[in-house]
Amino acid sequence: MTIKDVAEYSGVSITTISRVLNNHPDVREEVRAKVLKAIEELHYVPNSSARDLSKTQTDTIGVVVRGAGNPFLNSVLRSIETAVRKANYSMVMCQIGSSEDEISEGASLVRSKRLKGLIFLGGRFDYTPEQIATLSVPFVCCTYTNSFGSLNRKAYSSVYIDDYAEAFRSVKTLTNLGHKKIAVLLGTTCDRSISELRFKGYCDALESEGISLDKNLIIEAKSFHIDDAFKAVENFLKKNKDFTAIFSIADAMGIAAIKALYNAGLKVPEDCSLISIDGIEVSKYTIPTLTTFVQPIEKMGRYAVEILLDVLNNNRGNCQLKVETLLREGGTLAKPKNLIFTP
Amino acid sequence: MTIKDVAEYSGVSITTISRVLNNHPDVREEVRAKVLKAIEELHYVPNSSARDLSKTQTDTIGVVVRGAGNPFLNSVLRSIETAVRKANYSMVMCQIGSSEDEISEGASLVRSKRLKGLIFLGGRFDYTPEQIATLSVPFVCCTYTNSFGSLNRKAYSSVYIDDYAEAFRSVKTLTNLGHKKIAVLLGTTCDRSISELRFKGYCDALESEGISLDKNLIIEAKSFHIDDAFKAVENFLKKNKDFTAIFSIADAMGIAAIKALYNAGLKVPEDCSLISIDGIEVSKYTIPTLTTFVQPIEKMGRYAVEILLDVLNNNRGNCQLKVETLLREGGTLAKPKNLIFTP
DNA sequence: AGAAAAACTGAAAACGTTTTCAGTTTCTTA
DNA sequence: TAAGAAACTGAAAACGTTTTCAGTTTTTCT
Repeated sequence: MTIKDVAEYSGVSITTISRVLNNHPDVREEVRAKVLKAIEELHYVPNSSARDLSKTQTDTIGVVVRGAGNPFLNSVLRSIETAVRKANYSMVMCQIGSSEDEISEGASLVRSKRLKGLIFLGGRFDYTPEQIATLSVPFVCCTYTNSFGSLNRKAYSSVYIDDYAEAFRSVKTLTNLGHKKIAVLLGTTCDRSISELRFKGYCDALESEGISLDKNLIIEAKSFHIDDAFKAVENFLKKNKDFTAIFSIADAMGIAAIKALYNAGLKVPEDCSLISIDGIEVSKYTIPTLTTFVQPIEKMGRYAVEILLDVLNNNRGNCQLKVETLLREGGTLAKPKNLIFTP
Repeated sequence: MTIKDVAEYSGVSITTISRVLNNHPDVREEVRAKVLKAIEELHYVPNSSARDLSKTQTDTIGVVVRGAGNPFLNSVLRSIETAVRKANYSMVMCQIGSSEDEISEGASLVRSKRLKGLIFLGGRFDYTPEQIATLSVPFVCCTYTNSFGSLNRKAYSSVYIDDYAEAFRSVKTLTNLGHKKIAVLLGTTCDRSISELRFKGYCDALESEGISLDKNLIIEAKSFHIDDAFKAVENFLKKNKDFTAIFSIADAMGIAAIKALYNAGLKVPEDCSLISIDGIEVSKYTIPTLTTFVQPIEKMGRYAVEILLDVLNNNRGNCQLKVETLLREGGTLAKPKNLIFTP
């Protein structure tokens, strides 16, 4: 069942069928109706491979996601998929690990699948203009961060939160309660993670309170994965008890921290306060409920798609959209009390 | 950059390039090496639209997933994507809600995207042979269950656990500890969920112990979503205190249950034991750690893809693969003690 | 009524592969 | 060493669309 069959059936040329299919204006109403009827009667569905080949582009956008295991990213990914399908596009996704980089994976995806656009999700976007230029299609970063000294944000489209400011704010929430000895739980920075900016926010917040950075209070997990975070906190607790709060840069890590603290006999929030950033669903159900700055997950995915389609269809220039988090108060914050354990 | 450029560059015909690309045997080693080198040097990537058009089929498989929000399904989905990409196929995903059915969504996906095969993930597969026949491509159910009285499992390929037996076993674990008053936490059955078979396993396990079914101990959540599960347990606890254990049919719901019990002042496992099925990552970090029958998540996704590709490429017939869960002992099991609260 | 403009239509050439089939080499074997 | 077989190669036809360009109608205007 091809366009040719429809053409014969309805007595016009395949060109006309194609025009009807693509809503070209140059078709008489009468003919259009006849063709539509034929399409209906024959249950004709266009062959998208042929269409794509002919157009030298597909109606597909790619999503390159770093660290897809993270529940936060997973939720964003789902909202992206929903938005993409609603716009009659389709989505291919490509999970990458720490050894790959988003530009080259994205570029090869674009080439092989003839994608129309790309969304980068998760990780850190710190490529040079030259690297970016190897991407031949528009793209949007729906991602945690870019890093200091790298490409200016204006050079590409993005949906993002101000990692630095959000981290600063988180730590301030702790210092406002009187905390001075605040540990930070990071995914290691060497895997292109978001840690750098949030860490800087942490440092500066401390500094603004006249607290000097204590290297012993940096908990660096091997990755963002909950298991690694748990191990990191567990090891940290073996050596260090001189702190009253932890700032976790992601909910999944915060959940691991609660457990590790519990296992070590430390009560949250009495012995240790905890705050983090993300707002994944399950963090509403920890004991106590995780206090966290919630990112507008659904919105972020949807906006990323909207921006991309806008650039694609209306030839818009780059667009940067900063979104804000919202504090979800749980039960992991308290004023510091005298430390039970002293070094 | 097309196959033609590669042909010119390496001084052979496009036919030969195509043969190298497709691993045809009829190419001299020497020539093959030369072509490969040219491909490498030119950074040539085949145009998949053209390839698909020529082959009259795409190298794409579709995944129709019901209830993608569930962390368990999400993990399976990721392992499917990984396996699909490793096999040089690509994947399009289609999330469906309670109002859509998998067959018709799948069928329209196949038609419009020229898919080669389909995987159904999550939900319950209970279609008639007539409905199945509307699907023109092979498919695999990587899904919780099919239901009683519906199509026989032999009629299609699947990767599955024996929901009935696993539920039976879970409840037996509780009765072996001495529990008699065991509640069950279900997602409502009216949304094509997995509840039916697991519920039957629960009922029969009780019966085998001479315990009669107490309708008051059925906690039916509006959906599998953690929020709905939480509300359901919360409501349940307001009315009912006469039980010593809960069997939750999914980890996400179990996590909600822990929190609801905690909020109600009930200790797990002292006041209420809890067991569930799934083995999602975060359930290792609840307090106490959730005791659960872990499904081989990565394996299930990978096998689903392998089976599908096997059917596709080797014209194999249907294949049913039953996998087993493995108990992960956490801290949510204890012998029943005298009830603190009596009705 | 005739000419110019507008509206519509179709033939044919792309798009970049795979595959068929007919050839050309190179190897075996008697 | 000739002949037949095996191994390799390439020209050309498909795959099903979109798009360009050259018509052909129909409308509009004087």
